[in-house]
Amino acid sequence: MTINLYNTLTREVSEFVPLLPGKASIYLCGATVQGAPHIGHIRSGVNFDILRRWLTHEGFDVTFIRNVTDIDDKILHKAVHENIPWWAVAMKYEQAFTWAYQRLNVLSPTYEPRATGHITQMVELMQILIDNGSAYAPGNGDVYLSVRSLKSYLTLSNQKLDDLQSADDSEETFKKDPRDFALWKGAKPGDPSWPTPWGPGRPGWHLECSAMAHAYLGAEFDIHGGGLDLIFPHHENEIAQSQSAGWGFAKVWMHNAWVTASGEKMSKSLGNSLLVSEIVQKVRGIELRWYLGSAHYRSMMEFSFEALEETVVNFRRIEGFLFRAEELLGAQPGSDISPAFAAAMNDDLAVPAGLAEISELLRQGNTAVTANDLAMIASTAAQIRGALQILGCDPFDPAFAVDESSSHSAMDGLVSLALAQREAARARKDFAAADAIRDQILELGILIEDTPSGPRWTLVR
RNA sequence: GGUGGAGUGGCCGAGAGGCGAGGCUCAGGACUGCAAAUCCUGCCACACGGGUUCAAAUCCCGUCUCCACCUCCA
Repeated sequence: MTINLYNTLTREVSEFVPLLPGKASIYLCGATVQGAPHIGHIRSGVNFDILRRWLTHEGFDVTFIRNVTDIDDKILHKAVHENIPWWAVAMKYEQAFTWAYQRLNVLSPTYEPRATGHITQMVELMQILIDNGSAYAPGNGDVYLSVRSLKSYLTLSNQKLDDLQSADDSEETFKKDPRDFALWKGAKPGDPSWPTPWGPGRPGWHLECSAMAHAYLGAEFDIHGGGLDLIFPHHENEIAQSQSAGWGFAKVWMHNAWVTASGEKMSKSLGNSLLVSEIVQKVRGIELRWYLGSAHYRSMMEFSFEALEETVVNFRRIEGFLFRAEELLGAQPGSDISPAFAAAMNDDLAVPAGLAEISELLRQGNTAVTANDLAMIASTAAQIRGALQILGCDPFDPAFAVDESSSHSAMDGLVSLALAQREAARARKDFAAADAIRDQILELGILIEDTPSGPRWTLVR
């Protein structure tokens, strides 16, 4: 079975052919840690986590690099604003991202390099670029890439250099061409800086990704990912830097679309950003992940609490079936991938089509529960669980465990006592008393359901 | 000005020439002491105007609306 992926570079879906058989190297642009993550940031993490899990499932040995850009203008501004050192700002928000990734069961990358830990590699890259004439240091501490000297530029965004709206910063007197971009920024008083042959300074925005991708994945690698808004300028400039250095760089470019609110891209400046930390007050991490992963990664997602609640209902049905299956089977369901789900994932990660398959399996599984067909329950539950594992939403995954096993068993004892009372009332046809017990327990957040194999209870939260 | 994307039923959300996407909600039915859960049935939409075709949500032409990027961005 072949995996087909959309490549922004070619603008078509094509078969994924790794550089090295059986291996997949992925570089994902992670966070610039200048603020707490909103659900748009974490959607990117979830989308590419699904890609990684699928490739891994298909037998690829995946090396997944997701960087942290821990030095940039906004971090420095924030440091002044919050009156703490810039590195404390970076650490604070890096930890906020890590917390959010863990909360949503986004797997840790194979390695998570920080920009400030790779100054040496950046200086080496700049040296190459200056030596071969692609870049220049005008003498003020800055280093620029000369975009007019490139054999090709803007291939990813399909733009023409002269069609770009000109930058309105007329004071850029050190640039040979207004489109040239800074690889390195000379130190200003009070700024953090690192020594270079061209004077002390700090990295420009794009240099770190070229340097770190090269350091961990080599001159050429399989997939480079990130949000749609990184295509220009960030990814164009990464390509410019890396290819000018003679590196082949990424073969496939993948970009996830945004989460929008009222039709507009989520951003701090618009004041419409929804922090992960806020949403997980309302729904569980697994439920937020289910929601964020449910739309195709290349489609814009219009966020609303109504839509979120709606998919949560859907998820709880699925989860409920798996728990039910566990009770009936006496063990957690196994893990399997149905052909239809595999076909969906191989088609450029068509999660919505995969969800339709899960719905079909759920229907079959529930019918099997009614018929007490254990073999059917086992097979459908395994296929549903397998699909959920790819989506990172396996309710049995320890990542989502709330660690309530001891209290849960105590509660089970208490609820059993009440249920015994209710069963006694039902036996003597005292339904008023039986219903009263059920209603009182429901008010405590515990739902009682009568099934052919006796009453069962679940927390409704 | 340049580049790219979107408009689908009450709502979310796929599809990209013919075959029911799916989910949520709602209505009816089965099951149940009543519920809950579950299953079955129904609700048959593709911004607008033309065109191509045996057949168009899907292709072509035109129009409208919205969003994004153009050196801060997931």
